[in-house]
Amino acid sequence: MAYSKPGQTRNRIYRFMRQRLLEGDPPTVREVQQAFGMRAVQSAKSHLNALVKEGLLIQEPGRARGYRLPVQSASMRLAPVVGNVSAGPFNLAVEDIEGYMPVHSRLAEGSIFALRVRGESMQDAGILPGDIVVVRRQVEIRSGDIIVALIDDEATIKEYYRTSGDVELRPRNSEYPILTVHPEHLTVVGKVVEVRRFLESEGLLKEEMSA
Amino acid sequence: MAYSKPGQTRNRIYRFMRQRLLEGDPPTVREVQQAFGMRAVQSAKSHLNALVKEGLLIQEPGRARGYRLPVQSASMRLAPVVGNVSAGPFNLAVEDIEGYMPVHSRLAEGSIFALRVRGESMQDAGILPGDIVVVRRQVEIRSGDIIVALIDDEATIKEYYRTSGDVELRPRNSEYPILTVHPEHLTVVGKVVEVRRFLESEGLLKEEMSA
DNA sequence: TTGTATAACATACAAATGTATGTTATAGTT
DNA sequence: AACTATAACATACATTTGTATGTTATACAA
Repeated sequence: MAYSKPGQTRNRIYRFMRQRLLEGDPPTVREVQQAFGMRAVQSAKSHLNALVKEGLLIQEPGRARGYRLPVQSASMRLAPVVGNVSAGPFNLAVEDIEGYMPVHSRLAEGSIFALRVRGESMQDAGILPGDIVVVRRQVEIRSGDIIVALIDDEATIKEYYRTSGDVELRPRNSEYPILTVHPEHLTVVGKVVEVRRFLESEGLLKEEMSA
Repeated sequence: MAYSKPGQTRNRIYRFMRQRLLEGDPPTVREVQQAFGMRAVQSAKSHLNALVKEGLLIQEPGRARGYRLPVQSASMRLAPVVGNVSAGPFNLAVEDIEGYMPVHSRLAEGSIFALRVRGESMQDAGILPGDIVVVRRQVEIRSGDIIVALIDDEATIKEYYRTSGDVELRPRNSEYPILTVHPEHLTVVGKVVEVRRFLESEGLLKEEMSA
């Protein structure tokens, strides 16, 4: 391979790696070598070593195809979309998964999932039936947050308000009543961090789960 | 490992594979083996062979971590997010790009971008100020579609209705008037195919453009 | 009970892959 | 021209990983 200006090939290799890793197809060292027409494995390997040293890549040594993007660079992640939250707070029924949806990875730090909205109780907050809310679990809840709670084994979306001793779950629709519950009787699944609505392509999220 | 009912372990392995592959971290046969506590590599291998035979997985033989999901529907793409559509229909000002947002690739076929919503004219359709709408351009518009149109060099979101000879742009807010325009004087930028709202993490879309 | 398909095991080997060492060539600088 | 850091090469080897063969155990149905 022709000798390039210092840093130039390295930059191209970085973009190559980024592309492949975002596609979910981590390359081997030799695949990098061939992609750039190098005649020695070590040519690719040293560039990869350097990229790891610069912090642009993460490596699990010894592992085949062991290069990864550092968390910030991995701009997106796939969150499972579920129709309902049936079980307890720590074991979301994996069987209910309708599909997967890309979300920002920074938003997806920690456990995250997406839930299809039922009912019109939050319509004044612009959350309509059929919408999909992205929910982050194990997060601190404050008054005014829109949360997903488990009431009678059914997932409900409401605005959370802490009063003295009790918790108020307020709908955003004057047709619906405000619920007052004791904190011990309330299972907060997580906080709504994003709302999405698809206006066409009905079955977009339906990846066949079959089997 | 204890003997399970036929198909049961296979199903669990499929979900395991799916999870790992969507995370962009394809496992080795031995990783599957260990994840299920099997004492022989071949136990995992035969299940994987079967899954390939059933068409639930795709394999590139001989390749390390060579299993893939057959439908590439899970693939995603990054759409540019702009604050406003300033120029004509064919040259969206690239300079206005605030960041990038992951969208489904099937949804992103053709030219696509995302626009930050201003004004409350569509609030009854659950589209609020600050929301982000994903817009597909060069697409057929039908009555009832929510579109982005250019009026006085300003992007506006309205419901599109074709009447005899004219076009009505209807807001979804009784405080706003219905606009009636001649088709020749109307620049339809595209059709809104998705609505998103971020409830926290303000500067979420700012991904470094670099390299 | 018997038979059969499937599940799981044990072992071995070939191929893919990661990694180390030493050498040569080029770019950039002085 | 000389020097230095980097790029690229050649080769070798250890480890990981894929794959094949044969055997034993269990689930399920007739």
